[in-house]
Amino acid sequence: MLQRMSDAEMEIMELVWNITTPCTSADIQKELPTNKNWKPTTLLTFLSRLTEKGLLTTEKRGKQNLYSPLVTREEYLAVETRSFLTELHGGSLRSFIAALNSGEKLSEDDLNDLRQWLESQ
Amino acid sequence: MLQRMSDAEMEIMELVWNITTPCTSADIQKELPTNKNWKPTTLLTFLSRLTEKGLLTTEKRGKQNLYSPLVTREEYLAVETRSFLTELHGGSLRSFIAALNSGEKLSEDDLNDLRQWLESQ
DNA sequence: TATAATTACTACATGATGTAGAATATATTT
DNA sequence: AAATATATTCTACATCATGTAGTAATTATA
Repeated sequence: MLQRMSDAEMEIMELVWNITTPCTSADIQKELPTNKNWKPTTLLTFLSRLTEKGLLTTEKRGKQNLYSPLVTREEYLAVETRSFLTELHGGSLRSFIAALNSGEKLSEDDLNDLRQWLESQ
Repeated sequence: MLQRMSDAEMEIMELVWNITTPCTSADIQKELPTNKNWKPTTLLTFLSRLTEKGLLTTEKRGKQNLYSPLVTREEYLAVETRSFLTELHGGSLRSFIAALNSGEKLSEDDLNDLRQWLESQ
């Protein structure tokens, strides 16, 4: 059952999901936003942990590692979202929506989105 | 801005939200499910941390503390829910629903719930 | 073969969490 | 009032996740 990732790990995964894979550590490094001053070894640590967690696979090409995602972004979001709903809202979509709508009400746009989506079901 | 609680803290708060407050540590202890073998001081630790985090207030009655919630369950759920939506779905309700609906589709009951709720808006 | 590049291994400080004993304060009983 | 019981506060600590990166080992290249 899909292990959860930390914030830093998630940032990496978002990059991996967005680029052509398999990709190297260097490929990812290139994509890092400039404000992320991660040393190469730091990035490698994250990549190792993502691999341990079963979110990436690696194959060796010479001295390099080639990384590919084992889980799609959609799958990950689905699992996290369901587990959030279960844990905080006892699995109730109603409860979730009610929480969203309390205090700051949902925008008309959100409501329309929802209506539209519902019709398409 | 509302501090997040740990699992154990949340269990305590759920009890507090459900009983008449202000209440004492003993009142809460009584409500603990039998599988929770928390020592009295353990419970007190959680209560202190909840107080530090701004989720409970205490007033003294003799040697006892009386605890009352400073935040309602609804408020807490609302904040956590919004922050989840923001962090994992970039604030998009659509994205959230799509994630829920991927893989295991939403049940007809959920859909009806949603339709009904939408109409009431 | 020496050098450069890349990764694997090891390390470590920080903070959250669950857990609870010891010390202290307060009330109650004798 | 002194002794005892009770509740709280303080202190402690092991464990784990996380961000961070140096050092050692491996492999390719000049």
